[in-house]
Amino acid sequence: MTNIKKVSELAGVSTATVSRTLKSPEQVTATTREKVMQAVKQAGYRPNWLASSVKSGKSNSIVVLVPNLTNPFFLRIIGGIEQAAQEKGYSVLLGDTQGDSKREHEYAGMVLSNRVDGLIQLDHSFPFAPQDAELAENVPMVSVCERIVGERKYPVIELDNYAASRALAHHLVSYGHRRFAAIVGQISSQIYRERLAGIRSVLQEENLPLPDEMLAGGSYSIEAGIAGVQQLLKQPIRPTAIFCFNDDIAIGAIHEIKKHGLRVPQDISVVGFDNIKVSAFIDPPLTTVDQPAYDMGRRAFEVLSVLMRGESLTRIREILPFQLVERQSSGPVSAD
Amino acid sequence: MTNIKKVSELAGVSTATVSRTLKSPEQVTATTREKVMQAVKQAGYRPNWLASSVKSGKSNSIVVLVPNLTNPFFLRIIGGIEQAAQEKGYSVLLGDTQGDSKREHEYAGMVLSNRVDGLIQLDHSFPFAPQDAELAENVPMVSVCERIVGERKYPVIELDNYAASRALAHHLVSYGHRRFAAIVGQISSQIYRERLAGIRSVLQEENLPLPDEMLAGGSYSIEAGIAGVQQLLKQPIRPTAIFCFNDDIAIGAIHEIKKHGLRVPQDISVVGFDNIKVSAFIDPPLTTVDQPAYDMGRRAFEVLSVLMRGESLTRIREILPFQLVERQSSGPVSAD
DNA sequence: GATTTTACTGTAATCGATTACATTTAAGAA
DNA sequence: TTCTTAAATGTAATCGATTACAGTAAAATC
Repeated sequence: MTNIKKVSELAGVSTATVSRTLKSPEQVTATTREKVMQAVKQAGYRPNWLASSVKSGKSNSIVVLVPNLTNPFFLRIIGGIEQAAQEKGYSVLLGDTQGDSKREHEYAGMVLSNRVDGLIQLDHSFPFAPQDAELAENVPMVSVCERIVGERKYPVIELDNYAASRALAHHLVSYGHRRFAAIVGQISSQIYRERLAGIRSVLQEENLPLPDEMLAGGSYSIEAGIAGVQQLLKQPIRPTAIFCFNDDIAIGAIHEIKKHGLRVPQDISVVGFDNIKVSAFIDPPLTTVDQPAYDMGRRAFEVLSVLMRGESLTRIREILPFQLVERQSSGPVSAD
Repeated sequence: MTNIKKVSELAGVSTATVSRTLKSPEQVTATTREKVMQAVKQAGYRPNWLASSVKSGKSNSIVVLVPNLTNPFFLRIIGGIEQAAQEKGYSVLLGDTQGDSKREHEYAGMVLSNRVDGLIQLDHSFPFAPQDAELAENVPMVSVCERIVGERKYPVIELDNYAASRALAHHLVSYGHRRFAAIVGQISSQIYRERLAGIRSVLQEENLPLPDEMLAGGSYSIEAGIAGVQQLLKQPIRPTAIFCFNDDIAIGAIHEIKKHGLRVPQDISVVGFDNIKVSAFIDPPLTTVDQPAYDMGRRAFEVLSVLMRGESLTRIREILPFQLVERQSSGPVSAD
């Protein structure tokens, strides 16, 4: 390994001069600069990043905790984080937790041992182990989409899930639907409660029911959509519109509805949530709520970056705009 | 920041003893161990990862270069890498290059400056900047799916793309198709050549043509699939079967074919490549080649891990098995 | 030409943990 | 009890870069 000492010897100067030549060349005479650069090139020298980092105490890295790497929606968020991080010279460590708290604790621990400077949580759980909770008090941490549970409030970049769900509900109600169902996602999350509350509020205003037997699901997956439809279609009365709590669920739902010989949207309208790329290209194209995932990721890093600098935030909660994307998976209730 | 010195003072021992207590407790008396652990807990001490790493010269991290984070196929690979890495105590840094060589150089540089110990390339380009090429000679680097161009041969985990394409071609030929088209991916890659060669070899054996005007595409995206179909359908003679070089392209192609009022597979059969999750749930479900993406990721890390230990490999090329997945997007050529 | 100021470079301390080597303490043998 | 040996602990060097401080040389001022 070529280190700074070797270069300094080669150039016939001190290590300090080598370091200065590379970090603040204006402090060094043109001639010595020349000599040093020559030696650097000759030795093939690259400053050891680890060494610089111990000195500065900063790793210029962050870790992103993802419950599920296969969800394309998370990917867009991560893409935004990555882009913003890269622009500020940070690197992004990937923490695929698979919803396993042990793995979450492990990844979150990185911020306590200076392996990373900050943490972005895409799940809703408090990621630190109970015994680390106290240490984690003032750690730079922000969440995206989900709010982190617990007394301490951490910054969050989110969507107005309540309003977005209301928009979806209004959309379906305006088509004349009266028999609704929902295939929900992970029940422990804030998102679940807000989206359901949004739907419920509109239906209540319209005096429309959403009985318990019209609720299915429990995870954000294609499989949940399939199982959800199977369960719903066993009921004596068939819904004419199904709220799916994300696009993956909706894709599974549409697939299964067609498999039962029913048509979307003529027999059952389906709406999703997230607007993942493929949603526009399935048959029928999916009506959904567009979340600005990429921007949410970018913004999350920017907020985290403020915290990592030790500054404080003016706002602890940022709400980004959604957009209702009307496509062909939803339509008027059929004549029968 | 609580460091080892503070803990040693608190426990009334030397820093060496604290370090030993944590790294090799058997070297320490039960009573001192007790004292030290007490102090560790009281101080909320966590060893500074950066400091340990400078000493050991190892960062226990790797970087994965991804040309395109939004491709779900890459995600599965990354998931496999991540899992294997985590099991061995490594962390995974994400390098979203977007095909931009400047970003690639930057991320690849991490391995030269000890920021990471190894590199996994998911693209086919040699990721180092020209001036770094010499330094990069003996760097631990492996590629997945694609082979890295250049004289120096780096280990690669791949599929027998030639054979897989032949399987797809046989599948379509056996259905009686005679007018073929292909919507290809990135033309500069090895994969492109191998897949095309596989298809061509079968068609030649059957004395079937694949004229230049029946080739479209140029990137691995849904949009390329759409544009490809538009281009192909402008030709005087319509193909009855289209090879799409990945599932994203196929999804776009099917979407566009239907938009033209044609049916899949009755009018045109479509086959993909990769078997991403959603391919099984679109309409019609896609015939494709399943790549064991997750295992490829795992294996890539394992191979890299050998290189990072400084050992040498018995095989420089590993070929994992593919599987032809026959679904409903392909079928017999229609009667007309 | 003498003196002050400025610019450049070198010496050595520092970041925080690890570990070779030295030293002390305890255990075991005679 | 005394001596030998093994175990436990401490001291200080080390990893590689950065930087406060000191020192030297050159430029500017009178």
